[in-house]
Parts: sequence; C-alpha cells; structure tokens
Amino acid sequence: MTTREELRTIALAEFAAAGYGATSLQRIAELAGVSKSSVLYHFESKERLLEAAIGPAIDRMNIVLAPLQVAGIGDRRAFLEAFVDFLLEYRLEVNMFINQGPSLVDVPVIERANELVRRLAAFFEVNSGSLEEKMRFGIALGGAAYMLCSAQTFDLTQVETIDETRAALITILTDLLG
Amino acid sequence: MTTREELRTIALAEFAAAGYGATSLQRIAELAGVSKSSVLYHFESKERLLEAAIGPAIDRMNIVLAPLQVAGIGDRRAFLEAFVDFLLEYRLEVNMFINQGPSLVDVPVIERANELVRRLAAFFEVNSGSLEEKMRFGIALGGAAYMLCSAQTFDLTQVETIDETRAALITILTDLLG
DNA sequence: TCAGAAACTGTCCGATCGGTCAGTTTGGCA
DNA sequence: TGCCAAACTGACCGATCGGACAGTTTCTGA
Repeated sequence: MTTREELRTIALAEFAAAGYGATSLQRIAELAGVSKSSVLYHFESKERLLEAAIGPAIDRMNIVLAPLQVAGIGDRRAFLEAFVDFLLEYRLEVNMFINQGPSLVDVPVIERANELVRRLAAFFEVNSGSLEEKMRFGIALGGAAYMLCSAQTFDLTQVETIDETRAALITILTDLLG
Repeated sequence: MTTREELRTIALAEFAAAGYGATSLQRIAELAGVSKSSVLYHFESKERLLEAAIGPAIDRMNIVLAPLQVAGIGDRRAFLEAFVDFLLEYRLEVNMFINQGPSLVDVPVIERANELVRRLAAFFEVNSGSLEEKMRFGIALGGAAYMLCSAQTFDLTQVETIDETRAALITILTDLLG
C-alpha cells in the first residue's frame, strides 16, 4: 500500500469516527507515522484529503444509479441488494457523510454527495409520496448508516459473517422501502 | 429568556449542526451577541456547556424509562408513543448524541447517554434476539434521529403538522420494533 | 442612595489549527 | 557512479483554539 493510500484510509476512519472539523492534519500524520508536511505533500489541503477519502464512494454510487437513469428503478428488490452491497463496502464513507455532511456546506465533494441523495430520493419517488413514505426513506438511509458504524454500542461486535448482516439489512430495508 | 438559557439553546443548535469539536466558544458568543468571556462566565468550560445542552434530554429519557425498570416494557406500542414524543421534543439533543457521541469518549454526560442507550436496548431485549432484531433496533434509533434533523435534505420542510409527523413515526417504529 | 452581588468585558496565555517553504533524504534509472 | 525526481522533514507563519483573570458595568434590595 502506498503512503498516499494509507493516509487516505487513516483519514477516512478518523473523519468518520471523530468528525472532519475535529480531526487535525497533525493527528492523521501521527497515526500514519509521518510528518504533517508529508500529509500535505500527498494532499495539497485538508479539503483535498476529504475529497480523496469519500470521492470513490460517490463515484461508485453513481455507477450503481446510472442504469436507473434510463430504465427507472424497476425491480426494487434487486436495487436494494445493490444498495446494501454499496453500504457494506463504503460504510465509513456513508457514515461520515450522514453525520458530517449537513455541517460541510460549500464543500464540493459534499455537494456532489448531496446531489446523489437527491437522485436516490427521486428514484424512490420520495417527493411524490406521502409524508410517511418520505420518512421511511430517511429512516432507512440514516438508520442503516448509523447501525453499520456503531456495532460496539449495540454489542454487535460478534457479528459472525458479512453475509448474515447483508441478508438482515436487505430484509429490513425491503420492509421499509420495498 | 435568561442569557444562560439563550446560550444553551444556541450552543445546542450549533453542536447539533456543526459538531462539538468544530464549534468554537467564540462562534457561540457571536451568535448570542456577547463576548466569549460571558459564555465562560455562565458555563465554566466548553464541556460544561455541552453538559447543560444535552443533560435535560438525558434526565427526561431516564424518567420515561424509570417505570419500565420495575414493570418491564409491557405494551410496546404505548412505550413507542412515549419514545416518539421524546424524540420530537429533544430532536436536536438526540441528533447530536447520535452524530457526535461516538467521538466524545470520556465525556461524562456522553457516557450517561451511552448508558441510557444500553438500558433502552435491554428493554427491547436486543442482545437476546437475533442479529436482525439487533439491527432493527439500531436502524430505528439512528434513522429516526437522522430523519428528524435533515428535513431540508428530503424536502420535508413543508411538514404540515407535528401530529402527522408523530403518527408516521409511530407507525414506522412499530413496524420495525413493535 | 449606596453597597454588594451578578453580569459582562478586554486582554492575555500557551497550545494548536491549516498551510508555506526551503532544504534533506531516498529510490530508480542511465 | 552520478543524477534527478519523488518523498519527506522541521521550522515557521498568522489565525484561532479553550481558558484565566482583573477590572468594569448593571442590577437589586436595604
């Protein structure tokens, strides 16, 4: 693993756990065992580091959404499975966005993610549905992100297999949105 | 409204919106139109301000939970209604705890809130249930908090009445946990 | 009216923030 | 071996952080 990729991984974990504003470049550097200058060599600013941290997740989600742009959401169950796979693979990024996003206005990469959520909401016809349907969408999105990143709070640390988690998540989200 | 209470309200809103670590005493002072020194006169430290901000919510939730300590959860529906009322009244506090709590280790008031969540999980027999039941609890808790505090993201700003929101929330949480 | 308490302020402190920059170390290739 | 670019560092910058403290204004009851 290159140092750059290592820094990206460490930064993402810290941003998700402690928050973007509360995480200093110095702390990231210490966790990586390099100097703060080295962090700023690989990423020219803290904001660029944030971009590198969650950008790939946005790109991936855009790919998941792309076919729906022309064909509509079609089979909800199939889409939810793809969505859950996305959540599991990018849980830290999603958690960070859910928790920190609202406070990071005018940050380009966060605006891109906000646009993504709006498109997602449109696919689920959130704004044409009832209030309850809107709320179901919000609860599913925020709740899945929260739950996936607070395993220890709920004594979920002994989660046996990723497959079981995936199946349970699909069942619950299908209940909420399917 | 006393200045102290005004400061508490402003601080809570900022902590919930921008995060505890990212909110400076100077900013709170500016929003309140007083000096930073004045903030530290009413609350001897930033941590005490955090305590004052979310402490009442914890006290209130403890009162909601108290009767269950002896009688068990009994009618889940009735408890969920009380819980939803709590969520609606203390949405900022809950949102702040959900988002910032994991990063605020060793802060006494946050530890108190964590203990509260553990007791809540115990009432719902989260740890004796299946993985899916645990996840339902986490999604319900985190999702409700997220949704209540991101109305504009989902174009929910035109929420007509609090009663409709309350009814929808009870329905959804009953689906998840009832 | 006036004294004491409460409320509030400006100034200062050491630490840390994100970021710049000149200089040093390191690794690969001719 | 010599060289150059990439990787990395420490020192430094102005700004801001949470907080201490002495002094000033404002309120209130005797």
